[in-house]
Amino acid sequence: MLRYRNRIEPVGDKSQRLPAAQRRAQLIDVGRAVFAKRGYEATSVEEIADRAKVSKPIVYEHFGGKEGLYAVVVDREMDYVVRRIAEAISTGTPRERVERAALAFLQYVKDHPDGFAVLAHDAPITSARGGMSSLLNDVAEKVGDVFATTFKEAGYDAKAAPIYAHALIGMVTFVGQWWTDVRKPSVEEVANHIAALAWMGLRHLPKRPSLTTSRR
Amino acid sequence: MLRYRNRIEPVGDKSQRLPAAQRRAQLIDVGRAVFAKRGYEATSVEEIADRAKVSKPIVYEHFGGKEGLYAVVVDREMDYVVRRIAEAISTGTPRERVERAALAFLQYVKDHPDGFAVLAHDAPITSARGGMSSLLNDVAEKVGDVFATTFKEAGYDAKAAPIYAHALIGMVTFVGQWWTDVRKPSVEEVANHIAALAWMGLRHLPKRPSLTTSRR
DNA sequence: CTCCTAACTTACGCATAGGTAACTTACGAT
DNA sequence: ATCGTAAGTTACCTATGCGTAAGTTAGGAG
Repeated sequence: MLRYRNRIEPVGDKSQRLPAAQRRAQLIDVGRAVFAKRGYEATSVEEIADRAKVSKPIVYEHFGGKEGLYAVVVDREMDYVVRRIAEAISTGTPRERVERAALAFLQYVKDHPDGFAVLAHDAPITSARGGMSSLLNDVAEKVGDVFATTFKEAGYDAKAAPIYAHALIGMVTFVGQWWTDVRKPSVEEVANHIAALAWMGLRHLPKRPSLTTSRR
Repeated sequence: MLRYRNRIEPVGDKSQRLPAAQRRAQLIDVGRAVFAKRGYEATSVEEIADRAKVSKPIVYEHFGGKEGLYAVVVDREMDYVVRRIAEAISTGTPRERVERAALAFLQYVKDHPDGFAVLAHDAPITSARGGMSSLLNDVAEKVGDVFATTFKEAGYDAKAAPIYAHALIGMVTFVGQWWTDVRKPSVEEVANHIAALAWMGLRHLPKRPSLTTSRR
């Protein structure tokens, strides 16, 4: 009954029929790119399939649907960025931690623009509790926990910790978004300014900020 | 041919048939609420019409379509928030300006949660240039201009002005988003912390920050 | 009371997009 | 060589949602 078109395949696109694991990996890559470009709602499974040179049902076979793929993409990206930041703030003086965190995040923005875009975009409204939810909120929450203990030890009001956590994440996120547009100056330089602002404040802003940490 | 349903209108919803101006105003209100709740893409004209107890074509008559209504909503909101912030930073010492700006913005978040949500959500990808665009970006740009001149006068690198502008807007935006979820502590208190962070930095963070400005 | 018009309505057209059923084909193991 | 299965395909169903054509009605001016 069903006759496939004569596949004369002009030239060029070489191999189809990847093993499951590879196809899965490829679809995650493609999915991240498309979600990054269009946002969740405006992304169509068709476009993802097309870009992967594959038909729609393949996507459903591997991920159950749009949400499933999105969930996997987000999960991986979150894991990656959280690990990277956690590593950055694991050692050093407080100031060094601030500097390293800013640099780590901006470097992430630079190296994984698509992943960052996915995280920065609105999450689908569906699942979550009450309000609107950005994915970065979860990151901020984790930072907030770290802050809370630090605050307690230093005799500060632990209730205020989330404020500062969200403030810093918002700062670096928004700057990251802007930076992806202009791509100048270098992330190192931007990180210097961000860290200076966060650490010294506008009041004691140095004219030409630089990191105390040696640039790795 | 077309027979309307017997309109027995159980009870309660009183008047339909508003004059054009009022209907328009109502649709803007309803539209803002729905856009706030769902984001641009996920908003349907139907829902707006339903909530306004009106049929779809009315929306098209007044605004030409979804984009038209969205544009009007955004325009009004941008105008409002920019005016409010501009007012806040128009007088006083630099520090006072920072404090007043933070308070003004957070008060805006509190008083106009729907409007803020619309601005904080992703804008439709369509129109703008290259990258992804948040509406707040425009606000940040204006702030950047102000900073640039201030920086020049003070002998700082004007090229860095946009960094600080975006950092501060991002800070306050993200905190605002978080605050709409938890609604505690008071905006005044949150503004104190934000202003303290922006002005003093983490380094000289006071234990119990308060504004230099008298609370109006 | 009549009639005109602004304010509405129903009922579609049509495109997009998520998801699925049924079928086909490459390829490696026996 | 053949045959089983993983990998992939076409072709559909259904829902939703933007936008529009054509018809209806309230209510005030003359």
